[in-house]
Amino acid sequence: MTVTISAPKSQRARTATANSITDDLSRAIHEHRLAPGTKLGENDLSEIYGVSRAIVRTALQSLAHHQIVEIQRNRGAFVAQPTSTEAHEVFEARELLEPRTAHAAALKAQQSDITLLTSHISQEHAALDAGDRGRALYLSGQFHLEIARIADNKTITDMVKVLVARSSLIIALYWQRESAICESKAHHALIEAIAKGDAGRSQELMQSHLVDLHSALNLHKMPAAVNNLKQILMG
Amino acid sequence: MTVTISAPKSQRARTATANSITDDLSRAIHEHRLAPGTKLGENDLSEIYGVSRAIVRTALQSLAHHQIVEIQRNRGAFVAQPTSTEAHEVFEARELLEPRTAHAAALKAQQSDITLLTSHISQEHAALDAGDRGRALYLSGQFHLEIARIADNKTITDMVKVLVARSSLIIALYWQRESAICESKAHHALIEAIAKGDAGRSQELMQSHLVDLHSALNLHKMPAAVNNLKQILMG
DNA sequence: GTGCGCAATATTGTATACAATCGAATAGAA
DNA sequence: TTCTATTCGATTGTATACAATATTGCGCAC
Repeated sequence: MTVTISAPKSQRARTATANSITDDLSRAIHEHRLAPGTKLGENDLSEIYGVSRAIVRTALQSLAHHQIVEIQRNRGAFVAQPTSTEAHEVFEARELLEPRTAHAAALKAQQSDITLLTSHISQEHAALDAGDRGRALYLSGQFHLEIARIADNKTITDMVKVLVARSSLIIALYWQRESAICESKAHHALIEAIAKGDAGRSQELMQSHLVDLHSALNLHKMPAAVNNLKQILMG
Repeated sequence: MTVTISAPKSQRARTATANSITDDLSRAIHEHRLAPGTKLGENDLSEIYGVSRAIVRTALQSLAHHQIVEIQRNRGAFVAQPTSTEAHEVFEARELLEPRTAHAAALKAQQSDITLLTSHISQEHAALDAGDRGRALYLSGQFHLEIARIADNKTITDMVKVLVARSSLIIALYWQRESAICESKAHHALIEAIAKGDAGRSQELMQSHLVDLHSALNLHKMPAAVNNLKQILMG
């Protein structure tokens, strides 16, 4: 569901729908191609995607509800810039949801799920080797999301999706650690525990992993530079 | 913030904004004046509130993101009808979030917070005595929300808000217990624990309260009758 | 009488035009 | 020079017109 390559391409060639624009922008923000604070002008976007402003507006509203875009009345839409307190809040919330979710996932995981998780990680490594840091980060977030999916609670999965998306912005603003390798190690350990069906250990690993991420944030914020849209999105 | 009476009235008399319509519909759904499955036609709503369909559409989208309205493409918007599995999911999520949140609230609560919670309950009782069951239910949900506010984590508060809203629909569909009195008793006990700053007990009470609510649901669903809008909303 | 198909109606999806608001640049005065 | 006021440009907010789609009702055949 998240690995199709050709589908979005043809989608973009034909007519963009509100959902496809939402997904496209969401992906761009996830992968740090759109920095926090970047203005998302309605005219620019409607030109880029070849649709009317009405469509763009619904897409922007959707992103605003997902909290990765902030809409200021009469001013427009901007890629969100979570404050440091919001950053803390997001990780506190994740620490409430995801450990128990990993617990459930360990109990429900099928062999196919394990395969999927493993392939996910290898994709992540491939992206890192290719120097595509943004994509590696995106995949790393999707790994957490995939665990929520395995736990088979759509309500919680939706909440995790929002939290992971915001985490991507938070990492863009406050991350201070260089290597993402250590993180991938934690993911490996998680897969093992889930594959064994060891629910307790899965929960603990997820908990400590999140605490680790949380503590790797630097609270001293620096506003990011604003970039131009067309260059980034059209390429 | 939630108890003003005059403000919404004048708001409605002047020009309705997307937010005011969202709030108004949200309230109506909370109070069970709009039953699950009710169609929310764009033309009807734009007539009722005296604005263009564009405004109505953004309001409906907002409600859809809050999961209390379902938008079906080319078919329109309907008050959501959570399935029984969704009902379980919602309460599972609440059981992950709210007990720890009550814990935090007990540690952070000021005297003014306790006063607010208490007045909240008395309002709830007043509504019950007045026979306004819908409003009592709404206030009961707001009580949970207020605790999340006291815990002072906006991210979690937002999530609880969505869950409480969906719970209102779930109760409309699956509730089988007659009296809401027993519930109010649980709320009283919670206030006491929070007032004492007893975090552990607050957490336990919230947990058992949620389990109690969860277990009071009847899983055998019956689709609700669809009612007319204008009569309900305009009066 | 029942089932199917087609046409008419109503509703939603999309695009465009106009109004309102904000921000920047400019001009003027202290 | 610097601060302020004002005007102009650009962008968003709102309403309306048109297109696409779904639903309803009727008529016809079986």
